Amino acid sequence: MAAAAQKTSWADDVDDQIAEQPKIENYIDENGVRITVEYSVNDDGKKVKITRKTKRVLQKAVVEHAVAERKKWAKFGQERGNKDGPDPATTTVGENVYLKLSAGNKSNEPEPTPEQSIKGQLQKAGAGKVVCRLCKGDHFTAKCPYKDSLAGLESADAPPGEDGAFPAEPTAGAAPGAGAGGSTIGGKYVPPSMRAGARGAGEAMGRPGRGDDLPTLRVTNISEDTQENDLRDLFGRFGRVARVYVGRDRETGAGKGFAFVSFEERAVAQKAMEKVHGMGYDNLILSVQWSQPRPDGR
DNA sequence: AATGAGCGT
Repeated sequence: MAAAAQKTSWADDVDDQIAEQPKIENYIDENGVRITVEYSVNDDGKKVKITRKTKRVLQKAVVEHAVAERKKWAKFGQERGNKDGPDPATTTVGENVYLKLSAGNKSNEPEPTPEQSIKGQLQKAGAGKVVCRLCKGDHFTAKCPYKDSLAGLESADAPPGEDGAFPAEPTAGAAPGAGAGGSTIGGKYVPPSMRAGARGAGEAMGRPGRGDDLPTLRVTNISEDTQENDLRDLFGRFGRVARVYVGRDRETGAGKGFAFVSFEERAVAQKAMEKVHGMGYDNLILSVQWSQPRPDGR
């Protein structure tokens, strides 16, 4: 109305813009509701977020109409003269893609409805119905044809009642041989280390330096530029060195004057300790002790 | 004098 007339100078407008600088987001959400979010600074100098929601039932139709109009535009540039609308040779018409997220590879199947769930419980608990704990077939667990390949998993990987349905009706005589079972069980991939016959539940090979407590020496008073390989050379004379760690400053990479050397055999470590302790090295005198195991590993 | 990293269960 008269607001514009009160401005005496174009500079007022500029000042206002600089002072306020409202930032406005404006979009239509999945329900067709227009959301207007305005961020601005009020008179007290506080930041304010104003969200307005406007139901626009016709919005969808309006947008589609606008799109329909655009499809009739005459083409220009390299496309000049071609017929209206998208040319499948050059244009991919997209559609909404709905991505269903879930944690891990389990529970990708829909959760059972409460009724189904209760029914399942009743089936398990009720009326002398026999349900194999391993494969959910209708036989006792002890009779399960998959007993050999699934038994180890029962506690580790299959909390009761949580895994999915087992593929229908195991064919008689088709039970996988122990250790040679398929790589999937109940539709889920089972890594070789977890299959029956794998040594030790969840025990992975090749994690030198911990868990299997390698005999480890702490070497102190090494010069700050001593490298892993230097110590490997030095200690390798006594036997096989499993691992060398040189303590370093995380930022600079400079050595902090100590290192850990792990051996395969305790006797070798013992011998090395006796020989190297007190040895002159890089104009310093090395000190070697048994290391204390780290408080917590993993 | 001095006791470790990161990945990921």
